[in-house]
Parts: sequence; C-alpha cells; structure tokens
Amino acid sequence: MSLRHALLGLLVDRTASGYDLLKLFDTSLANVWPATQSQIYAELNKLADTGLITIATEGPRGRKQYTITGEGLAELRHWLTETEPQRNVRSEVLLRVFFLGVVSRDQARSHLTELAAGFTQEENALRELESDIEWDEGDLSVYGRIALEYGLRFNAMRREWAEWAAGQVR
Amino acid sequence: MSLRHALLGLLVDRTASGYDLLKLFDTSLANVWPATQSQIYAELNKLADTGLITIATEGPRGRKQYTITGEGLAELRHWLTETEPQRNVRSEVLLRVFFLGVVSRDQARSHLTELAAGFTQEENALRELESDIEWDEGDLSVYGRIALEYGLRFNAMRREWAEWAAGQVR
DNA sequence: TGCCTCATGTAACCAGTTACATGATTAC
DNA sequence: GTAATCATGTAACTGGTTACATGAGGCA
Repeated sequence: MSLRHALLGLLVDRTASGYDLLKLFDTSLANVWPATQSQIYAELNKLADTGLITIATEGPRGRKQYTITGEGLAELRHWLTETEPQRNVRSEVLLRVFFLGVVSRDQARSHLTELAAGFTQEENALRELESDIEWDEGDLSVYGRIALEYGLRFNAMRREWAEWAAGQVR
Repeated sequence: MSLRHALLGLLVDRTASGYDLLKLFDTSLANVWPATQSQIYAELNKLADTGLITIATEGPRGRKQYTITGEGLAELRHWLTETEPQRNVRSEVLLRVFFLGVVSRDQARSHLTELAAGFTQEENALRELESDIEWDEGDLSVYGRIALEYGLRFNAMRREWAEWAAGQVR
C-alpha cells in the first residue's frame, strides 16, 4: 500500500491533478518509488472514494485538481509512525552473483567488473541530479537531500563491493 | 522471470523436489530471492512443461525429484551472460524518509535512529549466519560469501547513513 | 491408532506493467 | 488546421501473497 502514501505525501505540499502527480513521480520519486500512469489514476480514484483526498477544482479537459483531506493527512502520519516498513530483500544482482559458478572464472570476473562500472555510472547520474536541484531550506529539501545521500552512499558501497568481489574470483 | 532462474540455479548442484527446493529457498536464498510454496510448485510445473527440467524419479507421497536438462543449463547461462539485470529501485524506507516533514522533528529523529538500530540488528543476524555456515572451497561457497559480504556492507552503510541522517534533523 | 512431517496443488486476491483508447485545449 | 501537449481512463497480463485443501508415509 505504499503508492497511496506516496500520493498522499506529495499532496501535502501542493494541490495537484493526476497528470501533475505523474510528472512529480517521474522527477522527484523516480529513484525511490516509481509509478505508472495507469496506476496513479486508478489509485487517485480509490483515494477519493475513501475520502482521503477530494477534488478541489475541476479544470479544462476534465482536469481534476486533488487536495489531501484531514483524514488523508492522519492516514499518512499513521503510516509513518505506527506501521513497520516491510524490508525489501529481492535483488536480481545478488541472485546472479549467487549462481556465477555456472560460467567460467573469466566470465564471472567480467560480470563483476561490469557491475562496478554500472554502479559508478549511477553514482555519477545522482551527482548530476544533486547539482541540478535547487535546494532551499524547507523540510522537503532536508529529507530530499537525505534520500539522495543514501543513493550516493549506496552506489559507492556497491561499486567497492563489486571491485572487491572481482578480486576474489581467482 | 527471476524465480525460474533461481530454481534452475539450485538444480545445477543437486536433484531436488519442490519440497526440497522450498527449504533451500528458506535457507540459502531467503535474503536474496524469497519465494512462496505455491509459487515454487507452479513454476516447477511450467519449467517441466517447457523442458528446462525433467522428473528424474518419482518417490513416495507423489514426490517428484527434478533434474535440470541441457536446455535448462543453457537457459541459465544465457540469463547470466546475455541479459541485463533490471535494477531494483523501490524502497519503502526511503519513501518514508522523503515524507518525514509531516511529523515533528523529534518523531523524525527517532524514526531515523530506530532505522539505524534495525540495520544493526540485521547486520548481527548476518554475522551469525556467516559463522553458522560451513564454508568449503567450492564455487557455491565463493559466490555465497560474496553475496553475504554484500549484505554485511549494505547494512553497515545503511546504519551509518541513518545515524548521519538523524544528526541532520535539527 | 494417531500425530507429525512430507508433499503437492488450487483459488482469490493485490500490486505493478504494457498497451490501447479517447478526447479537449493550446500554440503555431 | 494541425500538431503537440494536457488529461483521464480501461483491459489484459505477470509476478507475488495468503489461505485453503488434500492425502500419503513414518514413527511412537
């Protein structure tokens, strides 16, 4: 049920249509919780049905501008403070590493060095993103920076690990 | 389509029934690619239908002992060397951090320190796992260790990040 | 005899992806 | 006028979870 909370979270700071939210997902949440257009529109209708958001204004082209309700904000706070995040274990990268014994040592080693290269690239992409964002003093900036810092550290760790792992294959 | 490759990978080193594989998932793959019983049995039937595995022997209680076929091994190698791993972005932990602005600073800070504690616990659990396994000189041990090392580094990185992040919230 | 473990399967449901469909408004 | 963008929706499918169902074999 995280998508609904992501939508609620975005609606705290602004009023927005499905179309607006879709773009917000593609920019600010792309690396944290990606969502597709069909998913967003469906979930918004459910949220409106249960009263966690409401249509503030209707614009041209059937545009529906949503606002979060008191109930919605309460639900968001409840999710943040009262519920446990379910840890995300599945890793296709690790699954592949686990079975590298079925290919040659050379192939295994190059698999690992390619992984390292990919992580370096991701790290660079995040650094670029970091410099593109205009950070201000608001809460969103504080927590956005913290989330981005996670990405940077994560990729650095993975790169170092993949390099070390390539060295282990002899 | 990773579940099928996980099953193929496990069948490289042994012949096993669905029941055996279920237990293997719960032990060796629990932290990499968890799977449920219903999923495993369904996928095994599909794999047998497409000839990637076959029934070697049938035992008591309807037990079906599967072996990987030449085709199956080829498919596993193809997956490992020719296809790209799809990177796993969704992180509920990060999503929550992103929206910590809706709760008080105190609540946000304690959320982050609780995260740090959870990561420490996971790290300890992995260390225990590490000492429980009897590592030999085989490929599975080499790559198993590499996967486990990833887990250790990952949790250390997350712990340090969460501690740093708690300090950022003032 | 009766309980535990072994062993497989199915059905309903939820979340997410891809693709298709439709139409209004704006800007050139 | 027409092309790009705004804007919403639906349908089919895939992968995964939870729960239910059933029965055989081993052991005390």
